[in-house]
Amino acid sequence: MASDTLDATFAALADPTRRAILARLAQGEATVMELAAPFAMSQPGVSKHLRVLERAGLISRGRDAQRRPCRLEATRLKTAMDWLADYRSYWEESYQRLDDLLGELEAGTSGAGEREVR
Amino acid sequence: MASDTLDATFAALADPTRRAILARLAQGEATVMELAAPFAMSQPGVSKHLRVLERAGLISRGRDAQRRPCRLEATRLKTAMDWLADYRSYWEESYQRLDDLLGELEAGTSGAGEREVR
DNA sequence: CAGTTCTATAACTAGATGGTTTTATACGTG
DNA sequence: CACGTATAAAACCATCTAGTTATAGAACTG
Repeated sequence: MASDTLDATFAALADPTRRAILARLAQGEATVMELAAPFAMSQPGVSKHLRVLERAGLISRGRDAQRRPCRLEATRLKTAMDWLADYRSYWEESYQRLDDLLGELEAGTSGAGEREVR
Repeated sequence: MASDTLDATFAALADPTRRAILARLAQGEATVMELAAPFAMSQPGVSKHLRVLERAGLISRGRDAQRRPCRLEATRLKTAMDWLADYRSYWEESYQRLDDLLGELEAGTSGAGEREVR
């Protein structure tokens, strides 16, 4: 609900590397090295992405000796999805709206000033 | 599905002004001036936000004399939601995982390695 | 045609972002 | 204790972002 939370969440999701990291974590915990492996990127580069994800609350980190295993935290994803869900009717209605429009055109109702489709 | 599409969509959503603009457009078409009114921001500032939204495919614009009415385009919102929906099980499972953890603690299974409570 | 309204463009600024390399820290192992 | 491994932090750089003001263009209005 907090605007800052949505800001940070959507911003974190707006990067393909970070989305790939989340996809990897969906399969289970992973260390920084494991997460970095698939990417042509330095380890500090990956660490910076992880910091972004952590500050957005999308991952959390444990401690296992020198390792800092990362784990997916899905509740912020739910928050983002809840925001998007408010718009669901707008894409679900699109077929209906198209039908309405086509109906009007056939009936010759078009041209009456400007007709808001939605 | 295209990574660039998700990049642009999530990046566009990562700003409270732009989310507010989308919320306003959910009530119907609006001109730039109408969209700018609620914000303590210059008109060019709002125009720049609209350009971001348009390039992300989240709005489209018509033409009505000098006005360029904006309209919500919801399909990219659906694309974003579809991406998030892949993670739905991870937040729906969280109660189950908590149950599992409490069960283990009761059974005295804690302390085997480290079980992160989070 | 002159003026007004609506919107976009240009040029600029401050700060954030995404990446790098280098260095430091923390922990386990010999 | 010395060394290797895993990660973070620092410093730096190029680019992007979000905002500004000032200006220009496009269309209506008188």
